[in-house]
Amino acid sequence: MTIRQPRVGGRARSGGRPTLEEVAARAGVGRGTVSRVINGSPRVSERTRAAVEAAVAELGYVPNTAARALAANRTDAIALVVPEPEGRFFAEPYFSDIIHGVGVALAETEVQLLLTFASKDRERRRLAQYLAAQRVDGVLLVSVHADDPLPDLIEDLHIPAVVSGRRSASEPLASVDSDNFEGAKAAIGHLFGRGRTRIATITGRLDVYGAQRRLDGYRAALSEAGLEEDESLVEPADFTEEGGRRAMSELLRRRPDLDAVFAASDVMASGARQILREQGRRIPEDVSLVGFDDSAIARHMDPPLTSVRQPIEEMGREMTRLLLAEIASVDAHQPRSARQLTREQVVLPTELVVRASS
Amino acid sequence: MTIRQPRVGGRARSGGRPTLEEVAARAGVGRGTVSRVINGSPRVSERTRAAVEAAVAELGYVPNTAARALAANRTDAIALVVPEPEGRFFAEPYFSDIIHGVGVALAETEVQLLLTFASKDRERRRLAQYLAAQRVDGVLLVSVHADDPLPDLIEDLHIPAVVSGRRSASEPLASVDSDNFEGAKAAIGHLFGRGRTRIATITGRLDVYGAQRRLDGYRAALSEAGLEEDESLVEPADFTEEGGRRAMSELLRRRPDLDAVFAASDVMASGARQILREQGRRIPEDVSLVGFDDSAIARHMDPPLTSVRQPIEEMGREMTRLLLAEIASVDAHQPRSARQLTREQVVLPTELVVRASS
DNA sequence: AGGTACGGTGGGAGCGCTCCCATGTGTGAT
DNA sequence: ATCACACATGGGAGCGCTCCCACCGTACCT
Repeated sequence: MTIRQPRVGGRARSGGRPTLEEVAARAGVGRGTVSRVINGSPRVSERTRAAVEAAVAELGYVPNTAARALAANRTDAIALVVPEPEGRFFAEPYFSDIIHGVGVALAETEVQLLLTFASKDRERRRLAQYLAAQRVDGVLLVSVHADDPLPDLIEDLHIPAVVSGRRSASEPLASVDSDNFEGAKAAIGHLFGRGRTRIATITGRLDVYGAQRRLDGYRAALSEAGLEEDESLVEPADFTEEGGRRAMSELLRRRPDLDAVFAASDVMASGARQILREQGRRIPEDVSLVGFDDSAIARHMDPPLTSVRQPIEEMGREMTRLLLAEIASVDAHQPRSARQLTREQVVLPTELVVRASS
Repeated sequence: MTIRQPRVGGRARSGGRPTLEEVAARAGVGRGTVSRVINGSPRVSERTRAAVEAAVAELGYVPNTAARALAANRTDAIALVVPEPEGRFFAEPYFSDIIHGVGVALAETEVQLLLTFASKDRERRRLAQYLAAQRVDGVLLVSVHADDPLPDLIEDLHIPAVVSGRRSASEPLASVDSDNFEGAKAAIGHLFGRGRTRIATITGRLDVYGAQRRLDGYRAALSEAGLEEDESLVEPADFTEEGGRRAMSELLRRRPDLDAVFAASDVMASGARQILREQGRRIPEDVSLVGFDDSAIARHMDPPLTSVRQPIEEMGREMTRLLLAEIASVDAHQPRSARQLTREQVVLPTELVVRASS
């Protein structure tokens, strides 16, 4: 019979970082007590707490996340799922602003942010597996299309999740969206105020709910003003600059008498501006132009573009808050299938930023 | 004496996800064998491998990351440290392009990306603690200032790390940078080609190494062309639009005869353009303007801005590759202090994108 | 036939934490 | 003084994996 030696030398303590056990020894208490102090449990005497905190400080102790995750069945991390290169997410200014907002909301917590990329359906299914494999406590989804399988997979897995931009009026997941409807109405109202009456619109991809809502807002504003609907003033596009150019050409061909254009994104407005200029229409003298997003492009366009600002950063913050609340409301030890999630819906107001183009 | 019951019901298996043990039972093999298959060890027979893979597929098994991290002392995750809101990192187009590049490089691997935010020195020190606490296998640092304490902390901790943009000619950490020197030279050479001889420059913050190198390139180009150096044509700024305006005003006051301006960033070029226009100088007829970065601003400026393109996305990819190589070269079980890291330096070429402003 | 070598395999130990039960220890009620 | 009960505390068990050692069988040598 051989006496097994403990692993010495072979499997070295990595970097020599202190463990809970060592902190406990140093403070002259048990492991459980240190754990309680670290996790802010009230069931510790003041004396003991102070001793432990001193030991933690002296040793520079930082809990090992992996061990904690394994034992407690939570990761203190959330994932932001980024739909890869296609899609407008990497476009201005959505991406950095959302992340910025998420970062701000997370700053007050110990929660980490994981960025995951997935474009094709296959990848997104694989991703769902990972999400289910206890990698993260919850998921932030941005820029989801109506036919994306991921949200439904997540719904089925009972993973806490929040989407930005609802996919439809009846979004099953928790969501945060800006008020696209009222934003569009405000833009059209502003154009009325400038005396415009033949107002055209270039829409985004109408399978995106937000784009649909902007069109709804446009129509509602016209109808409230008592103007008859005129489909020759509506031209669908796809959120791209090229699409904006194409749509603008088409509108001018059909309705050379138009006196204003509401584009459902700044990028499309930029495309529209190029065509208007080529055809000798002055902005804003001949044609008023209004965009949507209030991106950097709007500020640097010539003339600077009036645009509907979405509170993107605030959306990021709010999404994170909703998600953290959902996570807190579930017990990590109960089976996923038994979880009851809140799935709250939040809509944030937009703001019209008036510049020289209108 | 009481017989302790195993935790049944109380601490439920979360979501009922299968474990290694269950896969092993299903495949009729031992735990170790399944582990070998999962990790692609060659020391498994073909028959056994097939049986295990079948069991994995049937059960939909996904390894638990936390358990793996704990046992293997690696996380299969890297961190991108984002210097918060101040700084030009969140500005166009650096942020999204770098992340995009990182994402591309990571797509072929199982490595996850963690985003960490830290602006103030205090936060950055705290961050170093976390990084050391086995949260990640390596660190990507972007937009570091010369006086940032974080890189040195990381250096001391022997954590694999790569910085974008060297801090000095003798960068101790591995780094990826674009060729700021040659980029600037190319811009000036282009202006010579347009017949310009009184070429001014607006510099970035000169405590940023890249800004210094752009200035060096400007000077080298003039000197090679046999022009005498003229400090009245050099005006320092700070990478902001406001700084660009201020510097441009100052340059025009000092040298009303200038016929070209090389701004060390597009944002500053945008500021300069405003002043040039206010003072009635036509671009490019009276004054040629060249920027740096080739951001979205450059494309949408009026006139579109000639600019030096940095291969930002490629930098992100290259940084990630370097980092993964560094991580692979160290044994996770050896003490940090014993690690020998490569610390390679990579410089990527820039490209001049000529548009109507020059 | 016996020895040696080696590919293939099973499973113990342990990673560092949380959870919870059992055991003190002090307080006030009886 | 005795009992009850709260609060504080210690430490066993276990989370799911990797690492490694011991062991098995077969092939190949002498």
